[in-house]
Amino acid sequence: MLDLNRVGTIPGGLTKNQALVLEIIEKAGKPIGAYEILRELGPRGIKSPVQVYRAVNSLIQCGIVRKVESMNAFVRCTDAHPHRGQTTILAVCDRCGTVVEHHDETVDRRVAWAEQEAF
Amino acid sequence: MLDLNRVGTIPGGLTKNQALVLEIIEKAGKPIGAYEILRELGPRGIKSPVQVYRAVNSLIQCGIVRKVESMNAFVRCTDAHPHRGQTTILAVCDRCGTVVEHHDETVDRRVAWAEQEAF
DNA sequence: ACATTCCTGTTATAAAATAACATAACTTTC
DNA sequence: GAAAGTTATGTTATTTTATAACAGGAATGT
Ligand SMILES: [Zn+2]
Ligand SMILES: [Zn+2]
Ligand SMILES: [Zn+2]
Ligand SMILES: [Zn+2]
Repeated sequence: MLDLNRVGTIPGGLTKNQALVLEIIEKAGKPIGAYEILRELGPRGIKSPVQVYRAVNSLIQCGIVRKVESMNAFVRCTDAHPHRGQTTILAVCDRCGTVVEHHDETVDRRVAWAEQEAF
Repeated sequence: MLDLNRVGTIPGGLTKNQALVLEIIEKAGKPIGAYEILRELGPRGIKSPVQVYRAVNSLIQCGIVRKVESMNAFVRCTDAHPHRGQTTILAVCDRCGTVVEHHDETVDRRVAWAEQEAF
C-alpha cells in the first residue's frame, strides 16, 4: 500500500484506516482536526489518536491531503498534484473555512533562492 | 503599556514579563517554543505557561514577534514593519534554523484576490 | 516455510495551549 | 485624594494536539 509512484492520484490502493480517514476529510469539505476525525470514526472502530495520525501522515505523503499548520487541521487537496518542488499557498476563508490552494510559480522562484541556501 | 500606535518600533513601553520574554526570543536568534522560554525564565520568576503565552501574544500584536506555525515556535522580527496588509513569507533554514522574512509584493497581489473574496 | 516489510491495535506520555479565578498595579474621572 | 475602571499578574486546573513504545497480524517475495 501507499504507492509513491501514484502520488496525487485518487488511489484505490489505500489501507482500510487510510480510506476511512480520507472519507471523513473529504466529507468535511474544510480543514478538520485529528481528534474530530477520531470522534467521527469512533463508531467505526478507530479508537486512538495514533491511528488517525498514522493515516493522515500517509495521506500527506501521498500528496492527497495537506496540513493547515495555522489550524492544526487537515484538508483534502482539490486536484491531483505533487507537492514536491512546487510551492503552494493555502487561502482559508474567514467565514466558511473553505480552503483554496494556489500553485504560485512566482513564489516558487522566490523560494528557489532559499532552497539553494539549504533553507 | 502595549501602545498600538507604536507598532513595529523597539518600544521602551513593554511590561516586565513582555520584556523578559522578548529578551529570550532575541537571545535565541531563531524560533523558540513557549515552553523553552518558560524553562529559561523559570529562574527569573516566570512559573507558568500562561504568563509566557500572554507576553508572546502581546508581542505579536505589537508586530515585533512572529509565530512560526509549522514549528509552534516564536521568532523576533528582524526589522520594524507592520504585519497588517503586507503579506510575509518565513523561510526557515533546515540546518541552523535561522529565519529570513520576505516581504513579497507579488504574493501580496496574489492574496489580494483572496481578501476580496473574504478569505 | 521463512524473512521482510508494512499496517494495526493498545497503553501511556509528552508537548502545546487555554479556562477560570483572584490579586495587584496603574489610569481616569470626579 | 478617593472611587471606579482598566490592564497586567499570579496560580491552579484542564483541554487540545501529538508522539513513544511495544506487541501482534497481514501481505509480499524468495
Ligand atoms: Zn495540494
Ligand atoms: Zn467562504
Ligand atoms: Zn515581521
Ligand atoms: Zn542556516
